[in-house]
Amino acid sequence: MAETTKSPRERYRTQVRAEIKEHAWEQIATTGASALSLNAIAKQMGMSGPALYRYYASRDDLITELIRDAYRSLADTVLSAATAGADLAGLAHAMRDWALADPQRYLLIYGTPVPGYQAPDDITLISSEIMTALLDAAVKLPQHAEPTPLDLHLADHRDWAAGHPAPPEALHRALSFWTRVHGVLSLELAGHFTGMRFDPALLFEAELNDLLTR
Amino acid sequence: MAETTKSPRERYRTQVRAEIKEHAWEQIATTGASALSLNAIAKQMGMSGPALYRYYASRDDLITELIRDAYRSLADTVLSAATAGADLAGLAHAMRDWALADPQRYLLIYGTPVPGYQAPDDITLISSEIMTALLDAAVKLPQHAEPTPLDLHLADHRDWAAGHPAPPEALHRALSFWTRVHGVLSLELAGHFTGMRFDPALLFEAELNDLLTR
DNA sequence: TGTACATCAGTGAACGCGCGTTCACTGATGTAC
DNA sequence: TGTACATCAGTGAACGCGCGTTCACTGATGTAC
Repeated sequence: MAETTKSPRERYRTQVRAEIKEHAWEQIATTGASALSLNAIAKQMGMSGPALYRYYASRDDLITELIRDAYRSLADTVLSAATAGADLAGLAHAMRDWALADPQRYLLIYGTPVPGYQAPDDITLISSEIMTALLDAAVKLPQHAEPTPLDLHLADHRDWAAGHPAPPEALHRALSFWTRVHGVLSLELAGHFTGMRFDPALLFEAELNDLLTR
Repeated sequence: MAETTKSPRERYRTQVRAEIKEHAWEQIATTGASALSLNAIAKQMGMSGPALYRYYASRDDLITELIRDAYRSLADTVLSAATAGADLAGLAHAMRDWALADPQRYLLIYGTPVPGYQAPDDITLISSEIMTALLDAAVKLPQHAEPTPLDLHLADHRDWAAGHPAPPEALHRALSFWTRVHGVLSLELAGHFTGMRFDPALLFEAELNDLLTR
Protein backbone atom coordinates (compact mmCIF):
# COMPACT_ATOMS: atom_id res chain seq x y z
CA MET A 1 0.00 0.00 0.00
CA ALA A 2 1.09 3.54 -0.71
CA GLU A 3 -0.05 4.42 2.80
CA THR A 4 2.46 2.20 4.55
CA THR A 5 5.39 3.35 2.43
CA LYS A 6 4.85 6.93 3.58
CA SER A 7 7.74 8.27 5.54
CA PRO A 8 7.06 9.82 8.95
CA ARG A 9 7.78 13.20 7.45
CA GLU A 10 5.19 12.74 4.73
CA ARG A 11 2.76 11.54 7.33
CA TYR A 12 3.34 14.60 9.45
CA ARG A 13 3.09 16.88 6.46
CA THR A 14 -0.25 15.40 5.47
CA GLN A 15 -1.55 15.77 8.98
CA VAL A 16 -0.55 19.42 9.33
CA ARG A 17 -2.09 20.23 5.96
CA ALA A 18 -5.32 18.70 7.18
CA GLU A 19 -5.12 20.62 10.43
CA ILE A 20 -4.65 23.88 8.55
CA LYS A 21 -7.77 23.15 6.54
CA GLU A 22 -9.76 22.38 9.66
CA HIS A 23 -8.89 25.75 11.11
CA ALA A 24 -9.65 27.36 7.77
CA TRP A 25 -13.15 25.91 7.82
CA GLU A 26 -13.71 27.13 11.35
CA GLN A 27 -12.66 30.59 10.31
CA ILE A 28 -14.88 30.54 7.24
CA ALA A 29 -17.82 29.51 9.39
CA THR A 30 -17.45 32.51 11.65
CA THR A 31 -16.22 35.28 9.36
CA GLY A 32 -17.00 34.12 5.83
CA ALA A 33 -14.70 32.92 3.10
CA SER A 34 -13.61 36.33 1.87
CA ALA A 35 -12.06 37.12 5.26
CA LEU A 36 -9.99 33.95 5.36
CA SER A 37 -6.50 34.86 6.58
CA LEU A 38 -3.37 32.71 6.65
CA ASN A 39 -1.91 34.71 9.50
CA ALA A 40 -5.02 34.20 11.58
CA ILE A 41 -4.92 30.45 10.97
CA ALA A 42 -1.25 30.33 11.94
CA LYS A 43 -1.91 32.21 15.15
CA GLN A 44 -4.75 29.84 15.98
CA MET A 45 -2.40 26.90 15.54
CA GLY A 46 0.32 28.49 17.63
CA MET A 47 2.65 28.93 14.68
CA SER A 48 4.15 31.92 12.96
CA GLY A 49 2.53 33.12 9.75
CA PRO A 50 5.33 32.23 7.33
CA ALA A 51 5.30 28.63 8.57
CA LEU A 52 2.14 27.96 6.58
CA TYR A 53 4.02 28.54 3.36
CA ARG A 54 5.68 25.17 3.89
CA TYR A 55 2.24 23.67 3.30
CA TYR A 56 0.43 25.96 0.89
CA ALA A 57 2.05 28.12 -1.74
CA SER A 58 -0.42 30.94 -1.23
CA ARG A 59 -3.76 31.92 0.20
CA ASP A 60 -5.41 31.25 -3.16
CA ASP A 61 -3.90 27.79 -3.18
CA LEU A 62 -5.51 27.00 0.14
CA ILE A 63 -8.90 28.34 -0.92
CA THR A 64 -8.82 26.37 -4.13
CA GLU A 65 -8.11 23.20 -2.18
CA LEU A 66 -10.98 23.95 0.19
CA ILE A 67 -13.31 24.33 -2.78
CA ARG A 68 -12.01 21.13 -4.27
CA ASP A 69 -12.53 19.28 -1.00
CA ALA A 70 -16.06 20.62 -0.71
CA TYR A 71 -16.95 19.46 -4.22
CA ARG A 72 -15.30 16.11 -3.61
CA SER A 73 -17.25 15.65 -0.38
CA LEU A 74 -20.55 16.51 -2.02
CA ALA A 75 -19.82 14.22 -4.95
CA ASP A 76 -18.91 11.36 -2.61
CA THR A 77 -22.13 11.90 -0.70
CA VAL A 78 -24.25 11.86 -3.83
CA LEU A 79 -22.41 8.98 -5.48
CA SER A 80 -22.54 6.77 -2.42
CA ALA A 81 -26.24 7.44 -2.02
CA ALA A 82 -26.70 6.48 -5.66
CA THR A 83 -24.64 3.33 -5.20
CA ALA A 84 -26.82 2.43 -2.25
CA GLY A 85 -29.79 2.51 -4.61
CA ALA A 86 -31.24 5.95 -3.83
CA ASP A 87 -33.67 7.47 -6.32
CA LEU A 88 -33.81 11.20 -7.16
CA ALA A 89 -35.64 11.94 -3.91
CA GLY A 90 -32.97 10.06 -2.01
CA LEU A 91 -30.23 12.07 -3.71
CA ALA A 92 -32.03 15.27 -2.84
CA HIS A 93 -32.16 14.36 0.82
CA ALA A 94 -28.52 13.36 0.79
CA MET A 95 -27.63 16.76 -0.66
CA ARG A 96 -29.80 18.60 1.80
CA ASP A 97 -28.35 16.77 4.79
CA TRP A 98 -24.88 17.44 3.50
CA ALA A 99 -25.59 21.16 3.10
CA LEU A 100 -27.23 21.58 6.50
CA ALA A 101 -24.36 19.79 8.21
CA ASP A 102 -22.02 22.59 7.14
CA PRO A 103 -23.69 25.56 5.49
CA GLN A 104 -20.49 27.44 4.74
CA ARG A 105 -19.13 24.47 2.86
CA TYR A 106 -22.19 24.50 0.63
CA LEU A 107 -22.00 28.25 0.20
CA LEU A 108 -18.32 28.09 -0.72
CA ILE A 109 -19.37 26.08 -3.77
CA TYR A 110 -22.71 27.58 -4.66
CA GLY A 111 -22.64 30.97 -3.00
CA THR A 112 -21.66 34.30 -4.51
CA PRO A 113 -18.44 33.79 -6.43
CA VAL A 114 -15.48 36.14 -6.27
CA PRO A 115 -15.65 38.03 -9.59
CA GLY A 116 -12.95 36.72 -11.87
CA TYR A 117 -12.24 33.49 -10.03
CA GLN A 118 -11.96 30.55 -12.40
CA ALA A 119 -12.02 27.05 -10.92
CA PRO A 120 -9.32 24.64 -12.15
CA ASP A 121 -10.39 21.93 -14.56
CA ASP A 122 -10.28 19.05 -12.11
CA ILE A 123 -12.98 20.76 -10.04
CA THR A 124 -15.20 21.02 -13.10
CA LEU A 125 -14.74 17.29 -13.53
CA ILE A 126 -15.94 16.58 -10.00
CA SER A 127 -19.08 18.62 -10.54
CA SER A 128 -19.82 16.64 -13.68
CA GLU A 129 -19.63 13.44 -11.63
CA ILE A 130 -22.51 14.84 -9.60
CA MET A 131 -24.46 15.71 -12.72
CA THR A 132 -23.99 12.21 -14.07
CA ALA A 133 -25.44 10.72 -10.90
CA LEU A 134 -28.44 13.04 -11.19
CA LEU A 135 -28.97 12.04 -14.81
CA ASP A 136 -28.74 8.35 -13.96
CA ALA A 137 -31.51 8.83 -11.43
CA ALA A 138 -33.57 11.05 -13.73
CA VAL A 139 -33.77 8.50 -16.53
CA LYS A 140 -35.45 6.05 -14.16
CA LEU A 141 -38.50 8.27 -13.80
CA PRO A 142 -41.46 7.79 -16.16
CA GLN A 143 -41.25 10.01 -19.23
CA HIS A 144 -43.92 12.28 -20.63
CA ALA A 145 -45.56 11.99 -24.01
CA GLU A 146 -45.14 15.50 -25.38
CA PRO A 147 -41.91 17.44 -24.99
CA THR A 148 -41.85 20.99 -23.63
CA PRO A 149 -40.02 23.84 -25.40
CA LEU A 150 -37.11 23.28 -23.01
CA ASP A 151 -37.01 19.58 -23.90
CA LEU A 152 -36.73 20.44 -27.57
CA HIS A 153 -34.00 22.93 -26.83
CA LEU A 154 -32.04 20.47 -24.72
CA ALA A 155 -32.19 17.82 -27.43
CA ASP A 156 -29.86 20.13 -29.35
CA HIS A 157 -27.91 21.55 -26.41
CA ARG A 158 -26.72 18.61 -24.41
CA ASP A 159 -22.94 18.97 -24.42
CA TRP A 160 -23.00 19.55 -20.67
CA ALA A 161 -24.37 16.02 -20.19
CA ALA A 162 -20.95 14.73 -21.33
CA GLY A 163 -22.32 12.04 -23.60
CA HIS A 164 -24.86 10.71 -21.14
CA PRO A 165 -27.62 8.90 -23.10
CA ALA A 166 -30.48 10.45 -21.10
CA PRO A 167 -33.47 11.53 -23.18
CA PRO A 168 -34.22 15.28 -23.27
CA GLU A 169 -36.89 15.08 -20.65
CA ALA A 170 -34.45 13.53 -18.20
CA LEU A 171 -31.98 16.33 -18.95
CA HIS A 172 -34.75 18.78 -18.21
CA ARG A 173 -35.58 17.02 -14.99
CA ALA A 174 -31.98 17.00 -13.81
CA LEU A 175 -31.74 20.75 -14.37
CA SER A 176 -35.03 21.39 -12.57
CA PHE A 177 -33.83 19.19 -9.76
CA TRP A 178 -30.65 21.14 -9.41
CA THR A 179 -32.26 24.58 -9.42
CA ARG A 180 -35.08 23.63 -7.08
CA VAL A 181 -32.81 21.98 -4.54
CA HIS A 182 -30.52 24.98 -4.72
CA GLY A 183 -33.40 27.45 -4.62
CA VAL A 184 -34.73 26.22 -1.30
CA LEU A 185 -31.35 25.38 0.23
CA SER A 186 -29.59 28.60 -0.60
CA LEU A 187 -32.36 30.84 0.70
CA GLU A 188 -32.57 28.71 3.82
CA LEU A 189 -28.81 28.72 4.45
CA ALA A 190 -28.56 32.43 3.77
CA GLY A 191 -31.13 32.96 6.51
CA HIS A 192 -33.90 34.38 4.36
CA PHE A 193 -36.47 32.12 5.99
CA THR A 194 -35.39 33.07 9.49
CA GLY A 195 -38.23 34.71 11.28
CA MET A 196 -40.80 33.38 8.85
CA ARG A 197 -41.53 30.50 11.21
CA PHE A 198 -42.47 27.86 8.69
CA ASP A 199 -40.60 24.60 8.18
CA PRO A 200 -38.25 24.77 5.17
CA ALA A 201 -38.06 20.97 5.12
CA LEU A 202 -41.70 20.83 4.03
CA LEU A 203 -41.11 23.36 1.27
CA PHE A 204 -38.13 21.33 0.11
CA GLU A 205 -40.28 18.23 0.11
CA ALA A 206 -43.08 19.95 -1.80
CA GLU A 207 -40.72 21.29 -4.47
CA LEU A 208 -39.20 17.87 -4.88
CA ASN A 209 -42.51 16.08 -4.95
CA ASP A 210 -43.78 18.44 -7.62
CA LEU A 211 -40.85 17.50 -9.78
CA LEU A 212 -41.11 13.75 -9.31
CA THR A 213 -44.85 13.45 -9.93
CA ARG A 214 -45.04 15.95 -12.73
CA MET B 1 -42.52 71.02 -3.40
CA ALA B 2 -39.88 69.83 -0.99
CA GLU B 3 -37.56 69.61 -3.98
CA THR B 4 -37.62 73.32 -4.72
CA THR B 5 -37.05 74.35 -1.10
CA LYS B 6 -33.78 72.45 -1.04
CA SER B 7 -30.84 74.73 -0.56
CA PRO B 8 -27.97 74.48 -3.04
CA ARG B 9 -25.88 72.88 -0.33
CA GLU B 10 -28.45 70.19 0.29
CA ARG B 11 -28.70 69.65 -3.42
CA TYR B 12 -24.96 69.26 -3.75
CA ARG B 13 -24.85 66.94 -0.77
CA THR B 14 -27.52 64.69 -2.24
CA GLN B 15 -25.72 64.60 -5.54
CA VAL B 16 -22.36 63.65 -4.06
CA ARG B 17 -23.96 60.93 -1.95
CA ALA B 18 -25.46 59.52 -5.14
CA GLU B 19 -22.14 59.75 -6.93
CA ILE B 20 -20.42 57.86 -4.10
CA LYS B 21 -22.99 55.10 -4.43
CA GLU B 22 -22.50 54.90 -8.17
CA HIS B 23 -18.79 54.36 -7.72
CA ALA B 24 -19.52 51.86 -4.97
CA TRP B 25 -21.66 49.81 -7.35
CA GLU B 26 -18.96 49.90 -9.99
CA GLN B 27 -16.46 48.64 -7.48
CA ILE B 28 -18.79 45.90 -6.26
CA ALA B 29 -19.31 44.79 -9.84
CA THR B 30 -15.61 44.30 -10.42
CA THR B 31 -14.28 43.12 -7.07
CA GLY B 32 -17.31 41.94 -5.12
CA ALA B 33 -19.07 43.49 -2.16
CA SER B 34 -16.69 42.22 0.50
CA ALA B 35 -13.81 44.15 -1.04
CA LEU B 36 -15.68 47.46 -1.08
CA SER B 37 -13.32 50.19 0.12
CA LEU B 38 -14.07 53.80 1.00
CA ASN B 39 -10.55 54.87 0.21
CA ALA B 40 -10.71 53.31 -3.23
CA ILE B 41 -13.98 55.10 -3.96
CA ALA B 42 -12.50 58.41 -2.83
CA LYS B 43 -9.48 57.96 -5.04
CA GLN B 44 -11.74 57.15 -7.98
CA MET B 45 -13.63 60.39 -7.37
CA GLY B 46 -10.45 62.42 -7.05
CA MET B 47 -11.02 63.11 -3.37
CA SER B 48 -9.13 62.24 -0.24
CA GLY B 49 -10.37 59.29 1.84
CA PRO B 50 -11.56 61.21 4.89
CA ALA B 51 -13.76 63.41 2.70
CA LEU B 52 -16.29 60.59 2.37
CA TYR B 53 -16.98 60.77 6.08
CA ARG B 54 -18.90 63.98 5.40
CA TYR B 55 -21.40 61.79 3.54
CA TYR B 56 -21.39 58.41 5.24
CA ALA B 57 -20.61 57.75 8.87
CA SER B 58 -18.82 54.50 8.11
CA ARG B 59 -18.24 51.80 5.57
CA ASP B 60 -21.04 49.73 7.09
CA ASP B 61 -23.37 52.69 6.76
CA LEU B 62 -22.69 52.88 3.05
CA ILE B 63 -23.16 49.15 2.53
CA THR B 64 -26.43 49.17 4.44
CA GLU B 65 -27.70 51.97 2.24
CA LEU B 66 -26.67 50.07 -0.88
CA ILE B 67 -28.62 47.06 0.34
CA ARG B 68 -31.59 49.25 1.14
CA ASP B 69 -31.47 50.84 -2.32
CA ALA B 70 -31.26 47.43 -3.95
CA TYR B 71 -34.31 46.18 -2.08
CA ARG B 72 -36.17 49.40 -2.79
CA SER B 73 -35.39 49.14 -6.48
CA LEU B 74 -36.52 45.53 -6.68
CA ALA B 75 -39.70 46.32 -4.75
CA ASP B 76 -40.46 49.25 -7.04
CA THR B 77 -39.94 47.04 -10.06
CA VAL B 78 -42.26 44.35 -8.76
CA LEU B 79 -44.90 46.75 -7.45
CA SER B 80 -45.06 48.77 -10.63
CA ALA B 81 -45.38 45.61 -12.71
CA ALA B 82 -48.21 44.53 -10.42
CA THR B 83 -49.88 47.93 -10.72
CA ALA B 84 -49.65 47.61 -14.48
CA GLY B 85 -51.68 44.44 -14.20
CA ALA B 86 -48.97 41.79 -14.45
CA ASP B 87 -49.78 38.26 -13.27
CA LEU B 88 -47.31 35.99 -11.49
CA ALA B 89 -45.52 35.22 -14.76
CA GLY B 90 -45.23 38.93 -15.43
CA LEU B 91 -43.74 39.53 -11.98
CA ALA B 92 -41.26 36.74 -12.57
CA HIS B 93 -40.07 38.31 -15.80
CA ALA B 94 -39.82 41.71 -14.15
CA MET B 95 -37.64 40.20 -11.43
CA ARG B 96 -35.48 38.35 -13.90
CA ASP B 97 -34.94 41.43 -16.05
CA TRP B 98 -34.07 43.42 -12.98
CA ALA B 99 -31.55 40.82 -11.82
CA LEU B 100 -29.87 40.42 -15.21
CA ALA B 101 -29.55 44.18 -15.60
CA ASP B 102 -27.22 44.27 -12.60
CA PRO B 103 -26.23 40.86 -11.23
CA GLN B 104 -24.21 42.20 -8.32
CA ARG B 105 -27.20 44.20 -7.10
CA TYR B 106 -29.24 41.01 -6.98
CA LEU B 107 -26.42 39.10 -5.30
CA LEU B 108 -25.98 41.81 -2.69
CA ILE B 109 -29.50 41.02 -1.53
CA TYR B 110 -29.76 37.29 -2.11
CA GLY B 111 -26.15 36.16 -2.25
CA THR B 112 -24.03 34.74 0.54
CA PRO B 113 -24.52 36.93 3.59
CA VAL B 114 -21.71 38.15 5.81
CA PRO B 115 -22.01 35.97 8.93
CA GLY B 116 -23.50 38.04 11.72
CA TYR B 117 -24.89 40.85 9.58
CA GLN B 118 -28.41 41.80 10.61
CA ALA B 119 -30.41 44.03 8.28
CA PRO B 120 -32.21 47.00 9.88
CA ASP B 121 -35.97 46.75 10.30
CA ASP B 122 -36.91 49.10 7.49
CA ILE B 123 -35.23 46.77 5.01
CA THR B 124 -37.28 43.86 6.29
CA LEU B 125 -40.36 45.98 5.66
CA ILE B 126 -39.40 46.54 2.03
CA SER B 127 -38.96 42.82 1.44
CA SER B 128 -42.41 42.21 2.84
CA GLU B 129 -43.82 44.66 0.29
CA ILE B 130 -42.46 42.33 -2.35
CA MET B 131 -43.98 39.30 -0.67
CA THR B 132 -47.36 41.02 -0.53
CA ALA B 133 -47.27 41.65 -4.26
CA LEU B 134 -46.45 37.99 -4.86
CA LEU B 135 -49.32 36.89 -2.65
CA ASP B 136 -51.74 39.23 -4.42
CA ALA B 137 -50.81 37.62 -7.70
CA ALA B 138 -50.87 34.10 -6.28
CA VAL B 139 -54.46 34.31 -5.06
CA LYS B 140 -55.61 35.00 -8.60
CA LEU B 141 -54.54 31.56 -9.78
CA PRO B 142 -57.02 28.67 -9.69
CA GLN B 143 -56.83 26.70 -6.45
CA HIS B 144 -56.54 22.96 -6.05
CA ALA B 145 -59.02 20.68 -4.40
CA GLU B 146 -56.86 18.78 -1.95
CA PRO B 147 -54.18 20.49 0.13
CA THR B 148 -50.63 19.18 0.26
CA PRO B 149 -48.78 18.59 3.56
CA LEU B 150 -47.10 21.97 3.08
CA ASP B 151 -50.49 23.66 2.59
CA LEU B 152 -51.69 22.22 5.88
CA HIS B 153 -48.53 23.37 7.59
CA LEU B 154 -48.80 26.89 6.17
CA ALA B 155 -52.40 27.22 7.33
CA ASP B 156 -50.91 27.26 10.84
CA HIS B 157 -47.65 29.06 10.07
CA ARG B 158 -48.58 32.18 8.17
CA ASP B 159 -47.20 34.98 10.33
CA TRP B 160 -44.74 35.87 7.56
CA ALA B 161 -47.69 36.76 5.30
CA ALA B 162 -48.35 39.74 7.60
CA GLY B 163 -52.10 39.28 7.74
CA HIS B 164 -52.58 38.73 4.03
CA PRO B 165 -55.82 36.83 3.49
CA ALA B 166 -54.37 34.44 0.91
CA PRO B 167 -55.50 30.81 1.29
CA PRO B 168 -52.77 28.27 2.20
CA GLU B 169 -52.30 27.12 -1.34
CA ALA B 170 -51.53 30.64 -2.46
CA LEU B 171 -49.00 30.95 0.37
CA HIS B 172 -47.44 27.74 -0.89
CA ARG B 173 -47.36 29.03 -4.42
CA ALA B 174 -45.72 32.29 -3.41
CA LEU B 175 -42.96 30.39 -1.61
CA SER B 176 -42.45 28.04 -4.56
CA PHE B 177 -42.36 31.04 -6.85
CA TRP B 178 -39.70 32.70 -4.78
CA THR B 179 -37.44 29.65 -4.48
CA ARG B 180 -37.75 28.67 -8.14
CA VAL B 181 -37.05 32.14 -9.43
CA HIS B 182 -34.10 32.37 -7.08
CA GLY B 183 -32.91 28.86 -7.89
CA VAL B 184 -32.51 29.54 -11.60
CA LEU B 185 -31.39 33.14 -11.27
CA SER B 186 -28.75 32.63 -8.62
CA LEU B 187 -27.08 29.71 -10.38
CA GLU B 188 -27.17 31.66 -13.61
CA LEU B 189 -25.75 34.85 -12.10
CA ALA B 190 -23.08 32.93 -10.21
CA GLY B 191 -21.95 31.53 -13.53
CA HIS B 192 -22.76 27.88 -12.88
CA PHE B 193 -24.44 27.53 -16.26
CA THR B 194 -21.50 29.06 -18.10
CA GLY B 195 -20.06 26.55 -20.47
CA MET B 196 -23.16 24.38 -20.39
CA ARG B 197 -24.41 26.05 -23.55
CA PHE B 198 -28.12 25.81 -22.98
CA ASP B 199 -30.43 28.80 -22.65
CA PRO B 200 -31.22 29.60 -19.00
CA ALA B 201 -34.22 31.66 -20.10
CA LEU B 202 -35.95 28.48 -21.25
CA LEU B 203 -35.25 26.75 -17.96
CA PHE B 204 -36.62 29.78 -16.13
CA GLU B 205 -39.71 29.64 -18.30
CA ALA B 206 -40.17 25.92 -17.72
CA GLU B 207 -39.86 26.23 -13.95
CA LEU B 208 -42.35 29.05 -13.94
CA ASN B 209 -44.77 27.31 -16.24
CA ASP B 210 -44.69 24.22 -14.07
CA LEU B 211 -45.74 26.31 -11.13
CA LEU B 212 -48.55 28.18 -12.87
CA THR B 213 -50.20 25.15 -14.50
CA ARG B 214 -49.74 22.80 -11.59
C1' DT C 1 -25.09 96.37 -1.13
C1' DG C 2 -21.71 95.42 1.98
C1' DT C 3 -19.85 93.52 6.08
C1' DA C 4 -19.42 89.92 10.06
C1' DC C 5 -20.18 85.58 11.22
C1' DA C 6 -21.49 80.69 10.93
C1' DT C 7 -21.59 76.61 8.35
C1' DC C 8 -19.58 73.00 6.18
C1' DA C 9 -16.82 70.53 2.24
C1' DG C 10 -12.49 68.90 1.71
C1' DT C 11 -7.34 68.25 2.92
C1' DG C 12 -3.12 66.21 4.78
C1' DA C 13 -1.03 64.02 8.48
C1' DA C 14 -1.34 60.53 11.52
C1' DC C 15 -2.71 56.12 14.19
C1' DG C 16 -3.05 51.38 14.60
C1' DC C 17 -4.00 47.46 12.33
C1' DG C 18 -3.66 43.19 9.70
C1' DC C 19 -2.69 41.39 5.48
C1' DG C 20 0.26 38.30 2.03
C1' DT C 21 4.67 37.24 1.18
C1' DT C 22 10.05 36.96 1.08
C1' DC C 23 14.30 35.90 3.21
C1' DA C 24 18.16 34.47 5.91
C1' DC C 25 18.50 31.78 9.71
C1' DT C 26 18.31 27.81 13.47
C1' DG C 27 17.62 23.38 14.86
C1' DA C 28 15.62 19.01 14.60
C1' DT C 29 14.89 14.86 11.79
C1' DG C 30 16.03 11.58 8.42
C1' DT C 31 19.50 9.24 5.07
C1' DA C 32 23.88 7.18 3.37
C1' DC C 33 28.01 5.05 4.25
C1' DT D 1 26.40 1.62 15.57
C1' DG D 2 28.30 5.85 14.74
C1' DT D 3 29.45 9.71 11.94
C1' DA D 4 28.75 13.21 7.98
C1' DC D 5 25.65 15.18 5.34
C1' DA D 6 21.18 16.55 3.36
C1' DT D 7 16.53 17.65 4.07
C1' DC D 8 13.11 20.34 5.73
C1' DA D 9 9.88 22.48 9.53
C1' DG D 10 9.55 26.55 11.78
C1' DT D 11 11.14 31.36 13.40
C1' DG D 12 11.68 36.37 13.55
C1' DA D 13 12.50 40.39 11.08
C1' DA D 14 11.22 42.91 7.42
C1' DC D 15 8.73 44.96 3.16
C1' DG D 16 5.09 47.22 1.12
C1' DC D 17 0.49 47.71 1.11
C1' DG D 18 -4.20 49.26 1.93
C1' DC D 19 -7.59 49.56 5.16
C1' DG D 20 -11.03 52.37 8.39
C1' DT D 21 -11.09 56.17 11.02
C1' DT D 22 -9.82 60.58 13.85
C1' DC D 23 -8.30 65.20 14.05
C1' DA D 24 -6.87 69.90 13.50
C1' DC D 25 -6.84 72.75 9.74
C1' DT D 26 -8.04 75.79 5.40
C1' DG D 27 -10.97 77.92 2.42
C1' DA D 28 -15.13 78.47 0.10
C1' DT D 29 -20.14 79.10 0.48
C1' DG D 30 -24.21 80.65 2.57
C1' DT D 31 -26.84 83.62 6.17
C1' DA D 32 -28.10 87.70 9.05
C1' DC D 33 -28.09 92.40 9.74
